[in-house]
Amino acid sequence: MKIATWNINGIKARLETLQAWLKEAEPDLVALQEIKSIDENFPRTVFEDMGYEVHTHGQKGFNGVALFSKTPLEDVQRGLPGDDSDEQARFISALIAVEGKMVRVASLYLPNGNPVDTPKFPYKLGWMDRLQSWAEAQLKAEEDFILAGDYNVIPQPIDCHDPKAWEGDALYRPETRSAFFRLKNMGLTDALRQTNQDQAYTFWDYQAGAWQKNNGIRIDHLLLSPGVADMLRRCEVDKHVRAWEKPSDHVPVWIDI
DNA sequence: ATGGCGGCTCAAAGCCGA
Repeated sequence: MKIATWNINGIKARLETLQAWLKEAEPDLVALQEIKSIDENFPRTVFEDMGYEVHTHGQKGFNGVALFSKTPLEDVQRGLPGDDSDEQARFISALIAVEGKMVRVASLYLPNGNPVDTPKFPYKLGWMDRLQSWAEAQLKAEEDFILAGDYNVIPQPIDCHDPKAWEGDALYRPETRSAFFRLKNMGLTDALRQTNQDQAYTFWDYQAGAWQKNNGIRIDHLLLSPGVADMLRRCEVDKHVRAWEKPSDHVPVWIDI
């Protein structure tokens, strides 16, 4: 089973690109981020016609996440628990059968957190605390899971072109990275890093020729619970998609389990 | 990378992302 994550940076702007990639990659399940659409306006029939179940958790203008699946999803849950006042659409999860075993798959869009001297940075760290609690509850309940999405976290120096340039940035701050490793060190597997020790970026800024200079960062991740990690065969980054017409600034990352 | 691009919005200039 092929499960992918992709920050598409707007469903309206990426309608053709997303269809082209789905035809080429043929994933069984896709976790999307930054759909930038309310649920009512999401072009669901385009993807239903391609054989996908479509579940969205959107909001106007910004953020928004979705799950597409070729096999039926159960118990779709919207929003990350732990703060009823949080109105940003950044988390959706559902159960999917993988070789007869039920696994909860989540599409997450972790807050950017910049600038760090504004409420945005504590909001990011608070969100990461809530994600930690979510994962702890999952492990306690012995429900296997896949946390797929745009984490806005550069885990290690190898995950960016110039670590010095990222010092102080919310994506690379010590608090951010330690929160990421606190999550991972509960026993989760970083699918890409587990299967590939080389540098592999998932995002290149639109500005300053970042793509041409290969000035990228790895911020899109799939974290796997132990039962899913046991099934991991491959993890790849579809880097070539960044060179397409009208690309997102992120590229798809996928696992084969 | 103190933001040069791109996408969004009560539709023009301003906000947001990373």
